[in-house]
Amino acid sequence: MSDQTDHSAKGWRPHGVVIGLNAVVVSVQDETPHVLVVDRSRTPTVDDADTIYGLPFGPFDPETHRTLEIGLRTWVGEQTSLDLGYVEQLYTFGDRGRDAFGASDEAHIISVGYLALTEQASKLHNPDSVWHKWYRYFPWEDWREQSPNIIAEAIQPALRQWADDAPDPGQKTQRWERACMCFGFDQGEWDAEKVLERYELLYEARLVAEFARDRNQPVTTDPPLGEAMTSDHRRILATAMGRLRSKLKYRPVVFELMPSTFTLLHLQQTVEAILGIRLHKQNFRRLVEKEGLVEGTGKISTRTGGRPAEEFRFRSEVLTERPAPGVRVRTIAR
Amino acid sequence: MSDQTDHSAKGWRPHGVVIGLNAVVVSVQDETPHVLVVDRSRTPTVDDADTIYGLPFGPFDPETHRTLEIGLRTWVGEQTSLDLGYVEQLYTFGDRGRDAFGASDEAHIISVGYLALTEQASKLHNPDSVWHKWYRYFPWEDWREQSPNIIAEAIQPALRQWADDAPDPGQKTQRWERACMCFGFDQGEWDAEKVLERYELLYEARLVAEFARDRNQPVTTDPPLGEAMTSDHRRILATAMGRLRSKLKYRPVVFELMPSTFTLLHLQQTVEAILGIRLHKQNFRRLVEKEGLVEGTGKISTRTGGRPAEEFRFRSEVLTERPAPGVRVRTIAR
DNA sequence: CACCTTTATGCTCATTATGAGTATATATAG
DNA sequence: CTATATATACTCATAATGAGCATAAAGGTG
Repeated sequence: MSDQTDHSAKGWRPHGVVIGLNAVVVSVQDETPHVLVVDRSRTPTVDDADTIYGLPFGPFDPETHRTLEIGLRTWVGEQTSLDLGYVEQLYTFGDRGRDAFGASDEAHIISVGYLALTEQASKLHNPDSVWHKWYRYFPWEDWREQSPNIIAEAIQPALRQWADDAPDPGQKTQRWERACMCFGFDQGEWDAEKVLERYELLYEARLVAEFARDRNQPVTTDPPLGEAMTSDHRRILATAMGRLRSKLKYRPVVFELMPSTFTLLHLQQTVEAILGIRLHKQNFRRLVEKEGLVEGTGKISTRTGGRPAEEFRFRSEVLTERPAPGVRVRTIAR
Repeated sequence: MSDQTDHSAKGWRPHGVVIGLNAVVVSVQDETPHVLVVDRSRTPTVDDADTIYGLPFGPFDPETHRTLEIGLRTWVGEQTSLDLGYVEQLYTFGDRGRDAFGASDEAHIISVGYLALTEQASKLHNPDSVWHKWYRYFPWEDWREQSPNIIAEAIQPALRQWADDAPDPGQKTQRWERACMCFGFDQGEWDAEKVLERYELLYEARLVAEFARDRNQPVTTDPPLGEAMTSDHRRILATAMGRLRSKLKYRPVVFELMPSTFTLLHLQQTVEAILGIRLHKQNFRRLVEKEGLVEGTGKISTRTGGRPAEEFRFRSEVLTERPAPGVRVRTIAR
């Protein structure tokens, strides 16, 4: 098809804007959330240190696809052979690589980010795309075992420093309060959903590699806080993580990540993997049963460990019933 | 600096896509939510029946504005002299006017919708833009007095008919269940947040004028269900209403719509206006006080009516405190 | 086999949160 | 003064939540 359609007749000059579609494709394997990434190294590298990954990314062609979401599903399907089940639009990023491009007059890119959930790790067609644990990019987000070391060892002191470096006293306080709100310092609470707020704080405090890269400056922290991604993809991933963590609680989206039958422990571990926190087992069971989210199949799972558990399935009827609930996991237990 | 982005090298051609920015600007006056609309009649009309309104809409020029949001704030400011406080991105619509334009090969428009909240009705510069009550477009969404007549009189029978018209029995059931979930028929509950679901249902059931207009067919209902808007603007407004109703409950956004001091009744009426339902007064007070959302100023309001009320102000500190709460208004009272 | 480990499941209990009122205070209109 | 509003303070029954205890049912081990 012709790609040079002339639209100038309309009066508006298209400023060479290109619509890109970004997908954050999530699956949970081995109690760990994974995200689909693509090797974006400029040259094939042997050394892993030079490898940099980004999210799958494709153009939106309005000639071919009627809607943005159809376009997304199509090219993700083509490139990875994945059949995306649940797809949700996240955010449209217009300021991508603002300074990253310097004064370049390349085509401006508006990228529409999507969150997609898929069960298990199907085999991937494209050898370029691989599953990575998402905590590789956000090591401070996993509180399942304990408060992540990187927080006490690197993040807290660095943010303390950043606050102290503020020009005036009022700003010092403000900065520190913001750090406390994000990371729960000073007996504050950890709020699992604030993934984006935390990333943006670290970015502003110049603690992530992307900041330095975007303006050609040296990185502040060594070792860097989590692995960088191309462009603003880590920010998009943060948006996706936050959205998913939040959505879990009021919509039954976990089940998009589960096989058709599962034990309650399996379900709980999936939720915990995403939220990055541990939950109280008995109360979790009480909750999902009371909400009518699952029903037993009668079959008993054959597993290792202790007493065999019953297998459950998702009661998809809840979707048509009242205000569809989610796994409203309140505060944690231990 | 080498950009990490590989897009330009990929040989993508911009397909002449134009980015439009849509703003749903909301304010609450006289216990009624209002939205800023613009007269989009093709020709100046004397007859009000021919007038059709749409949301304020402007192009995004990446040359001038660094981010989408800055672009939005700028042209809204220019056109209406309004200073938008709170601004939140809603959704990016890519399938705008799919069939509306027929097989025209006009430039494709991607529109990014924004929700903006502003206090009171400032005077508007542009005479084209006016404030309309938002229930003018969604008369079935206002349950403050009672279940809206239009539901029992027009919507329920029409949806019943639509369900019965389904080709096979399974679909009949499905359609009716969907109608019940949306509108709470058959002793289901009314969920104020499902504004978009309801609009889309009415659209699919061919009950709103936009459906007919989009495919050049006669409208099914007479009188029409609520007033139509240009393009897909009523859908964007529905998205905004749903988002605002939902956000109210977990973020203190109401205060963006309030003057600096207010009585608790005023606050409650604002919340009720947006949610379209009534709340229990004593419990509302208990809630906002317990959450620490407001603090008394000591001043007493001089008003008509009964006993004078204390004036309160928003405790903006809560924003920096723990997981910022909202007006978690649960079910209604009466 | 007795016994320990491990996970599953059932049940209790104290606290809070929520929904719905009752009761009292303090204005204004007649 | 009385009726009528609205404001504000409390009460109370129920439901939801956070934390545990207790028991069941598997496998492994000396």
